[in-house]
Amino acid sequence: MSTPLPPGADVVRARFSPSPTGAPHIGLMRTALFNWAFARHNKGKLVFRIEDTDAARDSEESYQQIVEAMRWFGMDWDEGPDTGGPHGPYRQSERRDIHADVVARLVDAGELYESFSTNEEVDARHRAAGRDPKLGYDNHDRALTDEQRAAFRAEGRQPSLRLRMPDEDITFTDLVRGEITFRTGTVPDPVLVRANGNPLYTLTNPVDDAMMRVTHVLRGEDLLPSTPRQIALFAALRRIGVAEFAPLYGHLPLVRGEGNKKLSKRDPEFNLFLYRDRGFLPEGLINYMALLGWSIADDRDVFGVQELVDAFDVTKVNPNMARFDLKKAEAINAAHLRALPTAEFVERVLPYLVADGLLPADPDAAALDVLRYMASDVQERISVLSEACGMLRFLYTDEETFTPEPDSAAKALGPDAAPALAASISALEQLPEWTTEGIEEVLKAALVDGLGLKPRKAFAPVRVAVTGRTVSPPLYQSMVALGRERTIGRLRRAAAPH
RNA sequence: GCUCCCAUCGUCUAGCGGCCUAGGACGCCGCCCUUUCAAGGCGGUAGCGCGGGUUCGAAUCCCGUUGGGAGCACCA
Repeated sequence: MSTPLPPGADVVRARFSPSPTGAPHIGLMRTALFNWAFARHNKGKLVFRIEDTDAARDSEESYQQIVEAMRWFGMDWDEGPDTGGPHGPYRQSERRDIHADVVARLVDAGELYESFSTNEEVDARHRAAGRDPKLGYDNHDRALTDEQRAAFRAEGRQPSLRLRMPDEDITFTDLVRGEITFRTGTVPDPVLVRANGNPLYTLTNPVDDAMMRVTHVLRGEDLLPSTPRQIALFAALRRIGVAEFAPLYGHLPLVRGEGNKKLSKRDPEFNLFLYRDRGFLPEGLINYMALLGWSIADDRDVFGVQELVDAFDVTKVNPNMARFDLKKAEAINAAHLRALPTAEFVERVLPYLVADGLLPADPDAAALDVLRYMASDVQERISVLSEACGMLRFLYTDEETFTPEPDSAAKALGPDAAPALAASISALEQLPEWTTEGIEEVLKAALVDGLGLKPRKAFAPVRVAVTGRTVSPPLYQSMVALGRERTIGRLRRAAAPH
């Protein structure tokens, strides 16, 4: 209910600020989701800022994909690159002048100092002093005299600009982890501006958060170690009047793949669109992603997007790292699939049938009628929409090309299937009305009573002959949908496979 | 190596000192239902890493240890 705000802020402003490198993955979108849910729950704003200051790795394609992913999920934002807003521009690459101005003010105020040391020189100093060279920058240039600086410039060296870290512990209260303290002297003075004049993420990210009046920064735990220097920068920004307040931070647990595998933008296994293409519902995937570090109640884990927004509380996020479990993701998605009204299921599954080539982009009324007739039975048998293709293939395949799947045929269409197939054919041929009731009656009479077979044994060959698989929609409905001619034709061909 | 984070069933989690002989979900295994497969119903399997404290009492608090993770760039 009462989410704390930084002193001086009056409304929640969260942000999602990805850098457009590579394809969006589950971890990135989980971060987006928590920021979105947080903003919406608190009736605040979500700022979408794109951090595209690394020209070498950034791409417009990646940006478009992130936007596409957000839209697919239905996560909207209040301010952003295309949307605009009072604190724009929202593309970091268009904020060069703003950053340059802030840097100038920081320099004027003496918050930044010039640093000429090369990495090699820093290393050498550490070794000479018997320290571990991996300690990082040693703050050596803090004490440079004007003469020394002039001498470096005379050599043709250009300085980078570093922030002077305060000589005190830095403590802050993390929204998900509680109080965190970094000891004095453990965080080296960071470079904010390169020797060539380009500002770094270290500068731009906090500066933009300050100017966009971001109140809450929810991001991956990988950024936790960079928080102390950002807090130090915020202190400096407040002194020069650029920031009114520092945001509150919440570091979300990292998501890992199965087997503790690190999520990578390069690994296709974690590409968000893979899940969309396999037929995850956006609401199903949102539900599952929300479960990675958060829970809505102790006895429930299937919920809708609005329920998530109503209940979301970032301080209840579990700090443990979470692992992505495909089986559970599918189970959650299956629950959402089953909950869909059948008409909507039809609408949602149609594009997958088209993509698979089972149906033309513009299917005729007969094909749609068949789909509608089968929909609810298919709906409760699948976990992701693309599985509907396998379930319905037998209906949308013509008789010349139809063949039972080899595995299923091997299981159910052996030599001992012949009596059941033969009995089915003669029973069905004589059936006056082609209805599920009629089919059920004569098949049971012919196979179970007539041949004395166990239902399980009797129906398997019939099912595979007609639908091509051991797993299919209910048999009688499938036969009705297929029609008498095609059904009996398939049974005949299965009975005499030559 | 240094800094920081984390630690409950195989996995995701509930638990914030007594309601816990630890609850739910996925998975797995049985059974029921049943025309296959699902769905649904019922039942089962499996966990507080370890060692010290604090306390009448600890999964819950503290310390240590072990184990995982992240970060240590003039990338973001």
